[in-house]
Amino acid sequence: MSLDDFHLSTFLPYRLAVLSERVSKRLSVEYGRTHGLAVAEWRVLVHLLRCGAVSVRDIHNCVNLEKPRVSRAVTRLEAEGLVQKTPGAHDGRLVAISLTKKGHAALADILPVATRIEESLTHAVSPDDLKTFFDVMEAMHAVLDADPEAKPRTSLDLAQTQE
Amino acid sequence: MSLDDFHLSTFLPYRLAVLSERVSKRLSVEYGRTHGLAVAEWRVLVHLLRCGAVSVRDIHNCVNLEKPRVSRAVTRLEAEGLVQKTPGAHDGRLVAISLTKKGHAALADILPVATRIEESLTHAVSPDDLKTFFDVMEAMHAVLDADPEAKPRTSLDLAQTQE
DNA sequence: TCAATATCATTTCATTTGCAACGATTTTTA
DNA sequence: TAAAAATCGTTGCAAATGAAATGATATTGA
Repeated sequence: MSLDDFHLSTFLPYRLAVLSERVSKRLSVEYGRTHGLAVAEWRVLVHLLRCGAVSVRDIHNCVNLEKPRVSRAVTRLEAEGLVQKTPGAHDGRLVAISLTKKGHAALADILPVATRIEESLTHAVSPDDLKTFFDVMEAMHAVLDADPEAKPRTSLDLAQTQE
Repeated sequence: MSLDDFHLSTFLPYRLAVLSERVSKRLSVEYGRTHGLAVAEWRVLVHLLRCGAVSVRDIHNCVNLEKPRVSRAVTRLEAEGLVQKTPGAHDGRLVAISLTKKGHAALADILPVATRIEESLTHAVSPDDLKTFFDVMEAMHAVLDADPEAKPRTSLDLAQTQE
């Protein structure tokens, strides 16, 4: 292929990055405006909703955030009163992080909005095409899973594929 | 929908972010190792290959990078000798940025590797499914185009859709 | 039992990032 | 033509980020 035939705007990694960033930013407008949440905080809250009281390490392993980023997100969320930290019962190193009532209420506020935005995107195409879309994403993940240079998937993202 | 039915791992914005980041990181391994390039520098180089001598503003408008980030990427690339800055001929405010021989050579090195990685991903699915995949991405962009809260697309990414 | 190793959450530090402000130049308008 | 407004690239600054180090606690193995 000649060098000059290369188009950035048709390059898969670039296209993925552009769409992903655009979607994320659109979403941030909502939960930033309503509750002052950043992406990391949003992910932590949602994970807690499903998994109850968990450690920083567990969140890190599940939602694709580096450990320090999780730790800082939890600190901010605790300061806002949306989560609480309890010293580990059996293991003094662990911290059990869980939603407070206020955190639960915040999620009840934001989740419908987030879901509505997601649906505005998914409803723009047919169910068949949407399924193909996710299948393709999964196929690309599978390629990376087999690539020793690629970062491994989190346990939770892997579990997702086995439904 | 009950709150507890919400799965982060099936949430479209999250899935996009995870795949995009994974692909970008895989790519960074290559052009980081071979030429010490970051994503912004990579995008600038590739844009210059297509568009010759252009301004910072033009790059900013084309490759989805904030203006200061472009400016800093260009500074680094110039220090490495991969691009050159020429004072604008007709407009003293403008700077004409273009590839040097060394920059061209670096691209000749990296582009085949980047293309190979891209193909390892796209070849994992049928051409039909891949077309559907990109059609769905475009449909989602179209939704955001109609959303006043969303950030507009760059001119180049828009032009891409009209082929 | 107790020293060596491993694990957990946090913090430190250097770097990156984006917003806003800036000086310099050009264009517009009165 | 002269002043006002707009545009260009860069820089200041505060916040975010990731890698590595740290202190604290658990676990392992001699």
